[in-house]
Amino acid sequence: MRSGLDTAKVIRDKAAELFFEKGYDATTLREVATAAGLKVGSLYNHIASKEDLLLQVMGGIIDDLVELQQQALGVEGDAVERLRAVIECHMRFHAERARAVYIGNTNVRSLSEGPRAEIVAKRSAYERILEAQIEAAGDAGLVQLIDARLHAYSIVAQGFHVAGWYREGGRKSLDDIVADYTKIALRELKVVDADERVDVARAPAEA
Amino acid sequence: MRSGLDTAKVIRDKAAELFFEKGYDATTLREVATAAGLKVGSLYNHIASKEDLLLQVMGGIIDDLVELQQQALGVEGDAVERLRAVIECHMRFHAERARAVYIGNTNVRSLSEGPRAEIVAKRSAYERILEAQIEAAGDAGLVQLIDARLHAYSIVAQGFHVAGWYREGGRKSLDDIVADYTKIALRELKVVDADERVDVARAPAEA
DNA sequence: CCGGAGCGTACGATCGTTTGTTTGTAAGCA
DNA sequence: TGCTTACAAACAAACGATCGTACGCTCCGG
Repeated sequence: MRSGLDTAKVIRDKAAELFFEKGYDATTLREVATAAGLKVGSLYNHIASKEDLLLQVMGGIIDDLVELQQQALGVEGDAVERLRAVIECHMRFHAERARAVYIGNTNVRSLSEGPRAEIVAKRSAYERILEAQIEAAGDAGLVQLIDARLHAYSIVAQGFHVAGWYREGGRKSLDDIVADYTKIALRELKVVDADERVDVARAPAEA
Repeated sequence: MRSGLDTAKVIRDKAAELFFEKGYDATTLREVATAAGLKVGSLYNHIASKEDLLLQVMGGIIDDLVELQQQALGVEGDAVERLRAVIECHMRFHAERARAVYIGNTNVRSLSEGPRAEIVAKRSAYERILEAQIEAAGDAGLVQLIDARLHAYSIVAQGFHVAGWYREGGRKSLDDIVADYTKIALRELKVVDADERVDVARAPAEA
């Protein structure tokens, strides 16, 4: 018999796999149980309900994201440096924790009113901060904005998308992907010397 | 009693609404029936199965997209002109037919093996063509690529995303959104005079 | 020997789908 | 025009399957 904590972790992991591959609605608790080496009834020694399991799998991922964004906002430098940090943080998070992010983004609809509203609110607050940083860089005259909200959407979209396809051990390393996407984002904002800013950030000891 | 064709259309429309709002898996045929002013059994006078209804709603949308892409490939001009046309076509399609595209993208997983494989294949062929156009422009030295595939992903991602939020009568007109996103995409490719190229394309009779 | 953990079984609900029947409407014929 | 026939379409009802969940029993480790 496994220890209770181990079993709970196995359940979460297997559930995450299944939720990622088939979606929450299409995943059966019996499938989760089988994958975890259990019978369906035994799951209830570790979870309160199916929705509770989904929440465990999402596991405050949005809170982690918001927290990292706050850290990124604290970097030294001008508005563009700050924006670059926020974007890099955004892309890195969405690649590094792709599976959980993907599950979170695609299955919010399946949550009941309370938790859903909470998550949606946090996510839109996160996006508003990104947009505000973009606008700040625009106001400072350091970037040439087309439309702040659309730029924010564009960057958010790339995060969502990368969470859908990124896997460890793929064609490019995580660092390369993050660096490339950050370049891409800064290019669309027409930052002066956008590419160089990224390269400098990657090799700060070069000089 | 309505005519058969009208009823079939009402069913498709209401199903599209529900699939868009709640997702295919979470939508009940009884809900569809109620929304269409029918009882659940009556649906089967017009559909073969629930999956068949989903396929009707998706309705060859990927074929339409591929066809429009082919048209865009036929424009006069250099590799960048062609690329610009492909991108604009991409964004316009994803905004104009947002609901159907969104349903198609989020519910492929719920299809059975055959139709799913077909749609996935078409979609990835579509993406490969976009990527090829990007690479062609790069080879011609007209754009400065970071990574052709990532650029393609980036543009695809923006299409998916816009399909999730665009509604008629929003803050910006469809034409503005398309134009802005096209500018954004060309900027990330570092096209020479990217913004001007878009503006010229919007007002070709200016000269 | 006590309690946590797994198992077997079953529950009520709800799903997609099928069936037998009724009903509205349009065409064919007197 | 009136009556009949035919058929598409809507209905009520029920089907088997499957879902999430609950419960009581068994077993093993500390």
